[in-house]
Amino acid sequence: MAATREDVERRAKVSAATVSYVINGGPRPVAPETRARVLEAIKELGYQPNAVARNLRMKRTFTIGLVIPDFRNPYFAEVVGAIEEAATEKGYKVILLHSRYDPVKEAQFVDLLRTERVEGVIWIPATSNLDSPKTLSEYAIPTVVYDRISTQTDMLAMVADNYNGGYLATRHLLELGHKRIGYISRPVELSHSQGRLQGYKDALKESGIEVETGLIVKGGFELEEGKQAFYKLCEQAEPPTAVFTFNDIMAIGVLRGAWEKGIRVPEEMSVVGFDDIVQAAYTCPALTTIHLDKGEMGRRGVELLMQLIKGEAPAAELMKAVGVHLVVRESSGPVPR
Amino acid sequence: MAATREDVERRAKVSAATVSYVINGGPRPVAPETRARVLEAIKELGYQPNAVARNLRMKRTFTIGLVIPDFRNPYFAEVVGAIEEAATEKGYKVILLHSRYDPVKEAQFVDLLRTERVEGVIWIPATSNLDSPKTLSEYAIPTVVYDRISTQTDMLAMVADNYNGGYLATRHLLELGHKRIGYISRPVELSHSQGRLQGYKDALKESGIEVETGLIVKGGFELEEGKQAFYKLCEQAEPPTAVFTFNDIMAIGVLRGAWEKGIRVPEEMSVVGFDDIVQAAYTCPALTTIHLDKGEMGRRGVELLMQLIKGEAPAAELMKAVGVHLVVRESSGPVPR
DNA sequence: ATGAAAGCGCTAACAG
DNA sequence: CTGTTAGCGCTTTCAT
Repeated sequence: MAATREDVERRAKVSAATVSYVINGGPRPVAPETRARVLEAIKELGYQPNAVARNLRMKRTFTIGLVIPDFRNPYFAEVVGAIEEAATEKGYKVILLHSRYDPVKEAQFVDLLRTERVEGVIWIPATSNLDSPKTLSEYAIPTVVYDRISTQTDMLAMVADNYNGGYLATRHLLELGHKRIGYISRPVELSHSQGRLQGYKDALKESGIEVETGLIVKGGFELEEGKQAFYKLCEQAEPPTAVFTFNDIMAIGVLRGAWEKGIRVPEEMSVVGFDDIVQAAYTCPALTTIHLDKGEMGRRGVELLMQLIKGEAPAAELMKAVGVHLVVRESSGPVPR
Repeated sequence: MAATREDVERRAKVSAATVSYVINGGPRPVAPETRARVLEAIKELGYQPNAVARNLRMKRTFTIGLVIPDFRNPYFAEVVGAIEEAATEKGYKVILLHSRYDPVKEAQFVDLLRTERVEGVIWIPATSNLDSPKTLSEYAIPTVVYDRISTQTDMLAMVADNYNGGYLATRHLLELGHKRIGYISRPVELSHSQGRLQGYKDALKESGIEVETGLIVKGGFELEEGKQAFYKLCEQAEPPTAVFTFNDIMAIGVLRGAWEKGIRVPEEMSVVGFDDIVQAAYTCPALTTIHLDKGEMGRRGVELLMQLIKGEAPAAELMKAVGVHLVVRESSGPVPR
């Protein structure tokens, strides 16, 4: 077994308290000479304090939980990275749990997180059902719901400025001179996609353009569904000259659909989409994309959680919707097959 | 504070041992009627055992560490997902650490993982420098190095069958009738890219085609570098008719370069690449791609680690190179810009 | 400036 | 079948 504090104690011929004071730099002072002896012993023994014992004694774990539907989605992967980084900076570890969009697993996480005595949790729900994070917070574990909240809830939540993203995307298309702009929506609306839709609608209204329900169609999560949604838009008496999609897979679907119809993008049609899932911006220069600033989201989420853990009232500006960028790509020619 | 075992004890009017036996289903039997009383008390109190105390007592943590260069890379994100899933199934939690390719951070992780008393670690090194994982394993923490090992090392390592991937890719191109096949390599070779290169060479030799050093050029990690590498290949007296790249970013770079030169892919030229970084297969149907089976890799890695933790000799077949697939995409027309 | 000792919440050996 | 008790390795109060 690894060396314990007692080994250090004996080797340096000091008491338990002294070792502790040296390691933790307090709360009481230690004579320089004694400190040197202790440090020496620690080094010789290759001693590392046992965090489990320390956690038990201090009744703290310095750990937060992070619940996420699926790492494989680059959107979430980026979020994980940002949160992990921010948490580490503040001296917290992260226990990672992924639900794979399974509410049953989510329910199990509640017990797990309680048992582990995590100090707080950032939870990206699998669906709009917030029962599990809610249960957790009822057990007095500070919990922040991230981004995909259902519209009505009394839970504390971080939200990206999806509304502004939708607005920016639509403004961009309007400025290019488009009057008929189609929107491909999420199959089942969550708050974030509703925000995007609302931004779209408001930008249109602001320009004095009426929102036509015929120009808003439901998409899905597969390329093919994006293509079909685009075809549906084309069935309009007067088809759109531009399309805005709630994510990048749909946008690529539109690109494919346009190609098959012989419509050239971006010369004859403009496409803008949120670049959430497959980093389409990287491979499809024809696309203009909207990016959420996951780094900022993550940092703010952790900041917010820390405040809750400390029992402080959450600062209002932390909860404000944040971080959205429109990236207009230079058209660099079609990617050949 | 949360209820403790003592609260349960009092409420159910039983001893500490009995509560423990009920919770853990042993090691001694409990009378059904007593058990019911305990369960009742647990429920009423909303009691969840404290894992910290349990871990201290049992001198176990049921936790493994996972060190990874960067989640944002979908390759790693998939690996994380697979490992997390496999570990959870076996009752382990995962502490996630990402180095962001920083060896200094990696060195810090050694202390952290020791302090946390993780039972084992799966480590994907940032560079070919294995000092940190090695140090860790010298401290008697079972450590498995994942995929990107330097060629000579005495550390236990999981490896994907990169060699076979390189071989498959090249065979595929040979079977399409190509004789002059270029290879764009990693800027600095690691074992996995060396394996890919060797597979390429052997496939050529097997077909009686000489390996030309002029057809092997160094790439980078950016599209532009892929394009430049392709241009370099084209400077050959007799340019290649097909290109194999060590990752998908390079492959896309080649597609761009070909497009700018007016070469149509795949009609006039074939491109095959490992689909590691940006899921190019999703957006570039012109590409034929090689996929590592990260799910299998992850599962085997965890399996191997569990054996080490139990002190068993690692089963040979767990360490065998695994999981590589060639995916030949149906050409579905160029993706419009 | 340092030592002694209590106790965090749990498991499991020991003793009925 | 159940109760009592000794720690696991640490932090920190109370002494000195």
